[in-house]
Amino acid sequence: MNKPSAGGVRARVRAELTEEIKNTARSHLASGGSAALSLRAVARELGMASSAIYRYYPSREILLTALIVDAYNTVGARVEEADAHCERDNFEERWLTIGRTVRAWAHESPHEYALIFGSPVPGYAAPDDTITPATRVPGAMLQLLADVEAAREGNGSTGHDSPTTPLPDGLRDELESNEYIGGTIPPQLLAVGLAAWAEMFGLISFELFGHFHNVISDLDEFFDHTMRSTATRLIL
Amino acid sequence: MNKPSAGGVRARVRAELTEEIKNTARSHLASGGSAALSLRAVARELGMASSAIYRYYPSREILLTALIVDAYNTVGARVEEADAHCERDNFEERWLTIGRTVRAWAHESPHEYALIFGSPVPGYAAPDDTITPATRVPGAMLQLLADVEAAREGNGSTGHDSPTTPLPDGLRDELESNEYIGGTIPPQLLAVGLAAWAEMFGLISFELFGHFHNVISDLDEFFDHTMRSTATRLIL
DNA sequence: TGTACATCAGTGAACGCGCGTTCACTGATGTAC
DNA sequence: TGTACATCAGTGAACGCGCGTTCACTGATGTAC
Repeated sequence: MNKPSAGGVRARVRAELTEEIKNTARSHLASGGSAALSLRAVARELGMASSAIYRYYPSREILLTALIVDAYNTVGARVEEADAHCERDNFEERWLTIGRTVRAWAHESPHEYALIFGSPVPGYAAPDDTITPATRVPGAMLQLLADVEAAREGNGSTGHDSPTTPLPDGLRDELESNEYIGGTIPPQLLAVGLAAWAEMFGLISFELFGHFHNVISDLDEFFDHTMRSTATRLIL
Repeated sequence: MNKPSAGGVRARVRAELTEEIKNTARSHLASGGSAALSLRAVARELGMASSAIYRYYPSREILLTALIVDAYNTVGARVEEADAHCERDNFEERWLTIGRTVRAWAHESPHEYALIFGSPVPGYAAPDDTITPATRVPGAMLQLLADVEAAREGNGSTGHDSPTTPLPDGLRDELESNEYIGGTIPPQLLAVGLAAWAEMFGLISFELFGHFHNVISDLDEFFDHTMRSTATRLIL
């Protein structure tokens, strides 16, 4: 009756199966981690010959890359969306929201989290396609810092008035001239922001990887509290 | 001539080969990570039958445990020793020394670092033997915090006089009553200390796992600077 | 000091398994005229 | 609208590989008397 939709029916079916393979592979990450992800096991679960997978992903490594890109995009999109629902100039709330969103995603998908924030996959060299997706979460943080700085300038504030450790010259120069992040954010603030970024992922990794066992049990509260403390250093 | 030394010559040879197997296994971590560590490959390199390994380590998992315990002990011993060389009441130096020591070890032995601080080994449940060794680095940090607190009390200082985010009651109670770390360190300080602990490993992991690529190049300076800033929050 | 026996280290073959990837092939779906 | 050809999806066998672990066995090292 209808003409095949744009791209043809075959293309649509193909896209669906491509997705289905990826989803099955993702669910297989849970048992054994990235090193144990097996094309044959995925094919088995989908009831197809293992060789058929190669029509969709020409190698195991390429399937892995798709999973990595997906993971970055999922958490990135969630963070962007959550941030967009915050009042623009409620900086503390925005910071806390970013942190909570990443953490909630990490709890839901611990194996995907480990895939991108845990030990690097042995023998795997991330291709360039992963760079842009990996940029989304830190991008949201940088935007927040830029907004903080803009508000400060509107205030006529000179920046920190509490005692901060002075930046070594080399570090200041580097942060000022960085092509990715330079520009609107003053180096002092950028240095604090980068540390906060690593701190946030340090907290989540410690929690997920078991280093807080027998140390703290109410990790929700601890995470929130720590993020709030950090916010005072970012925003002031 | 001599009587066999205590334990007998056989026991000594056995201990040596046990060590040699472990060392070879450790060097194999570098290619492929923990998931790829293979008893057969280790045996091959040592020129022995793969079944012979079983006289020394009854399973792959037990060999892995030995490597994990070793890694914790190595970094723990280094930190303790480095700290012991610092002036007791130069708190900033001690904090910085602990951080630098962990980081230097991580750079020397990135695969051992990943083994204990990266994604958990799939299917591996850490036995109790790993707990005590895992305690040494955080133990050194806690001792530092206890010393800081003792100095404060000698001073008649009430603690922080800069604005700090107030601790939620639940968190305060938990930190006060913790059996491992409670006691001498006030909860406010403990909360900052735990965050600092996670931050430090967050920084090192980000660096080692590639998340600072294209972001900062002089990581020595950035790490030192961040540790110094953190010190001001711990020590005050 | 010498002999008899027990312990232990190391071997090599085998079991049963899984993997990534290639290749020649069949049959179905699309395309051009 | 129908036919001829090209494209594509999926199959199943095969290549060549590696793995952890067990087991019966040999030969050397230790121990007790």
